[in-house]
Amino acid sequence: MIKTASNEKSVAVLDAATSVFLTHGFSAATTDMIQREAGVSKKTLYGCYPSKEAMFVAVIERQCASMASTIRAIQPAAGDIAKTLGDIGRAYLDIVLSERGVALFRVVVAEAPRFPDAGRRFYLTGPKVVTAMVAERLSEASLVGDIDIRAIGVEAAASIFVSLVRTEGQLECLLHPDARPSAEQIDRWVRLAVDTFIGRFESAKAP
Amino acid sequence: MIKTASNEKSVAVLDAATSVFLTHGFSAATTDMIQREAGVSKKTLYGCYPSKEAMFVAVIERQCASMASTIRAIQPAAGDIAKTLGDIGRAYLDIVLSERGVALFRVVVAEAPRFPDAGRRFYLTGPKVVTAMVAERLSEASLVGDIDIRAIGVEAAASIFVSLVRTEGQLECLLHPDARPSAEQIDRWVRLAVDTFIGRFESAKAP
DNA sequence: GTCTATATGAAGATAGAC
DNA sequence: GTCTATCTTCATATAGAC
Repeated sequence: MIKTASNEKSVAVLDAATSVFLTHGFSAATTDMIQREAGVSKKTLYGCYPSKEAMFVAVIERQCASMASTIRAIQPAAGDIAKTLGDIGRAYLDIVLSERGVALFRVVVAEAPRFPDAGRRFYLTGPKVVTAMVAERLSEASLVGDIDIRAIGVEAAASIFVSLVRTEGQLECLLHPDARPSAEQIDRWVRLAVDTFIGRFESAKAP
Repeated sequence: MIKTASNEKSVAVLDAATSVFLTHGFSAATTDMIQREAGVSKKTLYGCYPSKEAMFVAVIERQCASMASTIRAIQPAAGDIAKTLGDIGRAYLDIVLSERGVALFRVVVAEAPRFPDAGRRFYLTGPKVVTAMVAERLSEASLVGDIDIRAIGVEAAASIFVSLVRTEGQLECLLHPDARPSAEQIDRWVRLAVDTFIGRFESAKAP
């Protein structure tokens, strides 16, 4: 009853396309590489997707969706806001700095002029999702009085925290593709971000 | 006495290569585009550079050098540390978010796996230079007692400020290639970064 | 699944212009 | 003679036919 025939094949094609595009980028990738890696014929390949462009779009969409659901699955342990931010930050940075995460960012950024939808999609399903998540926790902490972010608002504060967590590590991974950061290094980045953020916005409460 | 003949031609070639590579990236760019845009023959083109790769490297090197000297030319007005940071941040963000700056970052990040030297060079001549510049000012301000960064050190503090200034705007420009930020938007980002940084590290001085 | 038509790129060679 | 324009070669790409 299935029309597009053999679902397994189309999964193999999408997996292969993902691997090839994330490794070589759009222009340097060839449909032959994808075909060979998927172990299918050209007919099958072009039966799944009408063009190289369509394959690329499908790859980006799936990666973004996967990233979004991974982010949404983050379950910060209960505790004070510093601990919560640390949990979220650590989980997010692990995703961003993973080989997959770095490669995806590279390709999306490189091809954003040609595939603007890919850029938008990435923004909405990545940074935006985690920022919303942080904003929610900041909102709670603000109500309880643990932090005071009235000066700039919840959204801006969340954005600042996410930026603090991501930036330095991501920049180094993007520009030094040979060196991968250690777990300790990632921890240091997260702690520095949390300390900076909390140091700025903690409430001045007299005991 | 000049061996490579006609300096003007080689400048035209490098200019053309810059325009083509920054617009299309490495793989999608063709030597024919460069040749046509420079108005020279293939022989001239390959007389200047032995290969497409060499042209790319030359383009990146020159852009990085240009960026570095632009950054080094920043002259922050005298005043308190908040004003100084605002001046540096504003000038740096103007460079980073310029069409050239965004395009260069895009290409360097995309090609860093294939041209790791380009990534290293960019890091050293861009973020590193401005961070050193900020560190110097922070050091002075710290000695005078305007700020207290003893908890994390000058380098880390400078890195945090530079990250705060750059991140959000750069992310949006990279992922939304159609929308260019207004001068007011850039000002808002800079002010937010300065306020956050100062709010965190200002000295608690009793009057 | 193999095989091929068409097209385009990189690089070099040949021959013409000043 | 130095520089330029055009043509050729070789490789590889997409797309589709068998």
